[in-house]
Amino acid sequence: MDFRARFAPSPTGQVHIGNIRTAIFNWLATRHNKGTFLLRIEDTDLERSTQDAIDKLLECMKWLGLDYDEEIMYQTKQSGLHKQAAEKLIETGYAYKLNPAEEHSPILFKLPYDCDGMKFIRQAGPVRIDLAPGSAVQLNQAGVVYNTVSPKGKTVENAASLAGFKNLEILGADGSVLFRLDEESRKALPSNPQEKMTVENCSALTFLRREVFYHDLVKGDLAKPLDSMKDFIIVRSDGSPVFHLANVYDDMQQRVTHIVRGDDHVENTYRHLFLFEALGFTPPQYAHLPMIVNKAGKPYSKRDGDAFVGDFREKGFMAQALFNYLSLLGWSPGDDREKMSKEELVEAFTIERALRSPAQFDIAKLTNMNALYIAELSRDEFMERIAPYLEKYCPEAVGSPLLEKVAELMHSRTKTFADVAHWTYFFRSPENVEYDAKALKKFLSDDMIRKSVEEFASGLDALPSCTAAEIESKIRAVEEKYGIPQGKLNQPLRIAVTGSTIGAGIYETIELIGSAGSASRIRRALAMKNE
RNA sequence: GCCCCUAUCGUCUAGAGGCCCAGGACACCAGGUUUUCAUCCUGGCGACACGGGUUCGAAUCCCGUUGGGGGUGCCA
Repeated sequence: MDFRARFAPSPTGQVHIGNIRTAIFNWLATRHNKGTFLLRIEDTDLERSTQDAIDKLLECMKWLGLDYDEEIMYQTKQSGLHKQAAEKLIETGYAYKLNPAEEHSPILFKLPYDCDGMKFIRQAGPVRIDLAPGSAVQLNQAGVVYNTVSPKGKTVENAASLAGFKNLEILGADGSVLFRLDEESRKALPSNPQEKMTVENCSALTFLRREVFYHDLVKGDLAKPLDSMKDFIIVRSDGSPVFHLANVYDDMQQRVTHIVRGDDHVENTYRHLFLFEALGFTPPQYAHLPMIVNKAGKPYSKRDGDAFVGDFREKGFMAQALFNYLSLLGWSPGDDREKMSKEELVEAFTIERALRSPAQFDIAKLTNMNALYIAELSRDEFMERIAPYLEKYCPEAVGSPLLEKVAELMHSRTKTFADVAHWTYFFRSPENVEYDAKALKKFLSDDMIRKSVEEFASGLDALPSCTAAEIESKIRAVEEKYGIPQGKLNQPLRIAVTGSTIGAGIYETIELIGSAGSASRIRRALAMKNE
C-alpha cells in the first residue's frame, strides 16, 4: 500500500524541538516505508503566521536533512475549497449554521444521530444518568442540556450532541417516561439551534451509549463516548475555515494515509473521523506522539527560549547528533543501539515502537552524543565545521597559522562547536590574555614557585624555537634545581601561559604559542600577581 | 466539574506472565591511563508510584488511589 505522511506545522514562531521531533518521526516512518513525505504549511492563522517563520522552518528542515516530496501546500490557498466543502456539508445535512437568521454565523459540524453504520462507531451498552432532582432537560436537534449533581453537591450543567443519546428516555421523579426519543419525536424537535424544547421536572436519563473508537498506531485502542462530545465549529463567523475542516480537507486532498502528530490532537481525532466520513473519504491511520517536556517536567511552551532548533545549531550542535538524539526521545530500536546513522534509523524505525508517555529533554545527553559525532570527524571535516563558529566566537583565530595545530590539540576536548570560544588564549597577544584570578592566587603565590617560573621564562628566551619535548625537559631541570617535586610546576605554568587551569597539554601549548609569547605571558602573570 | 491518555534508576530507555531480587546509555561517584583538562578503560550508586485482585508465578493482565498530561463551541 502507498504510504503518504505529512508534516503540517503552523508558522507562528520559531520551530522548537517538539515540532521538529514530529517532523522527524513522520520523515523516518515515511522513508522506512518508502513512501511520500509531504509538507503542508498551515498558515490559516493570519494574525500570527509570518513569512519569516516559514523561512526558518524550511531552513531547519534542510539543516536536519528532512527532505520532502511533491510541492509544499499552503493552507491559505485552500480556503476557497474549504468553504465549498462547508457549503456541501450543509447541503448533505452534516453541518448547520448556528444562527440561521444572521448573515455572519459560524457553521457547526453536526455529529450525526444516524451513525450506527459508520466503521468507527460501536455500541457501549445502556446507560442511566441521574439528574439534579426536579431539574429540566432542554433539547433540540443539535443537542441535549441537562443538570447533574457533583460529588460535592453542586449542580453542574452538561451539554452534548443529540447523537450521543440513542433511544433516549427522560424519566420523571416517579419513574414515568416524560419523553422518548424516536424517529418521530426527533423530527419534531426544534431544528433551529436557538430554539429548545424543555422537559420539566426530570430525575434521570436512560439511553444507549455509543462510542467513537479507533486504533492508534502508538496509543493502541482508543474510544470516547459520543455523549461526551458536542457539535463543533468548522467555519468561523467571519467565514474563515477552522483547523478541523481545513486540516481534514487537506489531508484528504493530499491523500494522506498516515497521520503522525502530537498527543494534543487525540481528542480531535474523534471528530475528524466524522469529518472524513462526511467528506466521503476513508480516514487515514493515526499515530499520536507523546509530548517532549522541559527540565521541570512541563510541556514546552513558547516561552522556553532554550528549545528552538535554530539555537541548537548556533550553539554548535551537529544536525546528525540532534536528529539522532531526538529520534531516541519516545522511541528506541528495541536493542541497545543509541548512536545510529540516519540510514540505520530509517531501517529500524517503525512508528509502532514509539512510546506512549512523555519524554524529558536532556541537554547533557545531547551534548554527550554531539561530542561522539564531533570526535569521529576527520581533521579536515573538523576544520571545516568549526570555521563559522571561529568567526563568531574566536575571531582572533581566523587566518592564524596556529589554527590547524590548535584544532588538532583541542579536537577531543570539543563537545560543541561553540567550545572554540575557549581557544582565544592561543591567539591573543600576551597583554590580552584573560586570567582566572582565583587560579592565579592559588598557583602563583608561593615564592619558590614564582622564582622557578621566572627562571623558566628566562630560559625560554634562549630557546627561540622549541619542541614540546624540549620544554618538558626544561621544566624538569628547573624543578630539580629548586628542589620542587616533579610535575609541580606544570599547573602554575599553565595558569601563567593560558590564564586557565584546564586545557591541552602544557608542553604542546607552549610549543604552539612559542617561546617569546609564552615568556612574556609568564612575566605578565607574575606582574599581575604583584599588583 | 466532565471526558480521554499516561506512570521502570535523577534523565532517556530495554522489558509484550517465568530468561528480571530488572539490562543498556547519559549524569554522578571511585579507580586506572594522561604529571591539568578532555578522550579512553574498569568498577560503583541507582527504578518497576501506591493499594487490591487474577495466576503455580506479574514490571508485564484487571480494578482502585495518587501524581502528570491533554481536551472541553469560533488557537492549531
